[in-house]
Amino acid sequence: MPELPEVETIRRELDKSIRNKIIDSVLLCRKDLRIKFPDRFSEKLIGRKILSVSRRAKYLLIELNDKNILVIHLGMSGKILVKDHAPDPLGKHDHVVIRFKNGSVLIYNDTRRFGLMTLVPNKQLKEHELFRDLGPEPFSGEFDAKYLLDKLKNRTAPIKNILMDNRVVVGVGNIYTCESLFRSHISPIRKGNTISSEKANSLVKNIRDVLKEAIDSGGSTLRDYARSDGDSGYFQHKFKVYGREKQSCYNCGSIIKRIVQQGRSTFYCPNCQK
DNA sequence: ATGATGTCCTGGGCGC
DNA sequence: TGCGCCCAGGACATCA
Repeated sequence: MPELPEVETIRRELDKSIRNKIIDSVLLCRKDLRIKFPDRFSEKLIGRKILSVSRRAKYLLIELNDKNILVIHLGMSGKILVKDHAPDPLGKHDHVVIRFKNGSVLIYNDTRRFGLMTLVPNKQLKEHELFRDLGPEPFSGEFDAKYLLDKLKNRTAPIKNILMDNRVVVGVGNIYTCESLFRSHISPIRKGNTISSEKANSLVKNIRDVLKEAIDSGGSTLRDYARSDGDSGYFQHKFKVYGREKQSCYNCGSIIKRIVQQGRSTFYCPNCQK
């Protein structure tokens, strides 16, 4: 999936392109994604106006003028495109087409269908099952070295797995966890409870820095991700370790290693990261 | 409770 | 050209 920078890039674009638009029709090409669409989903959207587009973790929150939020998660392969006209024919994995009064359309495309789209009343968002267990946003004041150390102190799991746990901090996926650990010179296999307060401090800074730099680059474009205007992000060119197995470390020249943790690839420099 | 593993799904790329 | 693997920006459920 898009990680936080990719979702944030899409959010910014959508906030410009669909804010104040009124939904004219909704086409659902199937009955579910990762979860079912709400009952009478189309009827609940038609006639509503988009007030804003915000973000929590990797969820896009599209605020409607009826005190409901259209929640969208892109999973691993979800894409949102906004166009002047609906394509004809639709793409194979175009699952939802939302048409606005001016004729423009928002197309939700998701090859693997790990994404979701649902409606949640504004006031119930925090307690909703998708949101209630989420940890702090990485850019929030709550996410600091003291907080992180507290979360790590009794944990023997590898630091990489802990950072990818949304209950600890949200939005930091496979790529940016690897990149942050490299910047902080921390081995991804280090146990959480062995991280010093200096290292925790460094991690918080580097997680924020790498996410911010990626947002400034319009995210990273790999296989599936595309921006809502169809352009690519370009942060992928700035990866220091992700996807660089068997290549040499930009710091020390050692060979970048790929290992598997929780079924996900981890890339790191065994010499720089201890 | 924590940590490790398996699952949802489709498609691209590789070796044979 | 085809087959069988392995791989993929996530999030859960389930097991010991």
